[in-house]
Amino acid sequence: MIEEKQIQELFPNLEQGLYDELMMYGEIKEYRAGSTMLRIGQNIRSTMLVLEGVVKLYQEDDEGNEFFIYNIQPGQACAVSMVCTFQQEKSQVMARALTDVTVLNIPLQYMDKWLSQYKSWHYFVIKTYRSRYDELLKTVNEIAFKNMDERLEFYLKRQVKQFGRQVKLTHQEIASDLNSSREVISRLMKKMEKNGWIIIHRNSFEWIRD
Amino acid sequence: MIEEKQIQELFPNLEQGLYDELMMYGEIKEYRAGSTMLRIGQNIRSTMLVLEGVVKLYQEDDEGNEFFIYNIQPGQACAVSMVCTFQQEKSQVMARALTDVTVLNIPLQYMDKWLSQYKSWHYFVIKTYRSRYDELLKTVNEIAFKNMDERLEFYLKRQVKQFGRQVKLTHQEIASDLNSSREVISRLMKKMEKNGWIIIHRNSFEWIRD
DNA sequence: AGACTTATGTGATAAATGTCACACCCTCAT
DNA sequence: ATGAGGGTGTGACATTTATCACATAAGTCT
Repeated sequence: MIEEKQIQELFPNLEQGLYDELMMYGEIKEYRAGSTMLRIGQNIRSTMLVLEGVVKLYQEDDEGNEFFIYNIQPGQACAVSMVCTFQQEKSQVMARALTDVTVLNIPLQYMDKWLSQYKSWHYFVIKTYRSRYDELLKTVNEIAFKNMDERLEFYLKRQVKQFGRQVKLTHQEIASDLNSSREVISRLMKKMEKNGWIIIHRNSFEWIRD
Repeated sequence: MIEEKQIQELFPNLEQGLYDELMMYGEIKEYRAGSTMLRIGQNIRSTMLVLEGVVKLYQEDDEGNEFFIYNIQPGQACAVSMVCTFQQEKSQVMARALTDVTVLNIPLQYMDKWLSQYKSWHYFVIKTYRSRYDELLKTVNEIAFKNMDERLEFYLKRQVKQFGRQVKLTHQEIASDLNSSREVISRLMKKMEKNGWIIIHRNSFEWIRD
């Protein structure tokens, strides 16, 4: 069961009345690990606040490659799903539960109501957009200017930051996230291992430098 | 001289009181074509609404390549410059005036005040973030999945949409915007010309297909 | 016109990345 | 234990893009 206290901890600095409304009108929804939470072209009818688990946001091409954009952690919201009421928009991205995930679903009508009623909600929405926009800019910077070895390093570090030294990912999954091929990633990671940055295990790797 | 009427036309659907305040507290600022309007790392102290001219937003790498993100047109605002008061943030991008540009500068304090006071301002800010975020997603899609020929086509079409069939850009500028090299762009454009899509002039090209 | 500057065209070659083929693991189920 | 199925390692080769070198063309200045 989700307690109001948990929500306060995950989403600090909101007004008391807003916490009450979140509890009252937010709908708890659970997703199993691996399930798709948002599809390209899908209409967006509610805002998701992540309470538990990790959500992966990605773009997909024709061949089913899942280009990684960023992960959404507990205490964060999905910017894509934050839309003004009147213009229900369609998603350009996919979202999938990496682990079992619990979200608090906010029906669009409250989204709108709270915007005019709670200043803190307001800031929360804008802050969410801003930080997601910044993440996206970083990604653009990587793919626009850097070679695969640097992009891989950036990507692995990002995973380590979120999941800890031991990260459970196959070379194939990493390749897909970077829209590269398994062989290329295998070779580059082998080199990183030789340089003493990581240890490669089956289905996972371990970051051992700095 | 900028009239209230012009602002109403450029930024429709705002409240009357807000237009008055925009006129009262917004500061008109002019930039010469080619001048830099926003630098990486620069502190953001105000919000820019573009009244006249075109602003180019780009990222820059070590070698001075200016990777094109998108243009900001009259009637649009710079999402990057829209921040909540408390957390003055630093820019990750560069902005330059492509033509002579006139902007309306909103000091951060009003940004904040209007957010709680005018619902329409509120929507405007969120809509700005949303549409810029979507633009950025499109760019990511291009560079993540597509080869240079497709990216070039997408880029050229985007320019044509904004400036009309006749676009004034050198191959070198295009190459820089796509973080490619002049020779590559020259070859690809030559091919497009052979296919009857464009006509290449010195310092410009003309879109002639569809 | 002639000299200069800048833009464009094109071949040859290099570097980065992707693809194919296949070997050699692990791990798990029967 | 053994065979099947994935995950990983690695050479050979293909493709894409970048770089170098240099030719040509178009506009500018005097």
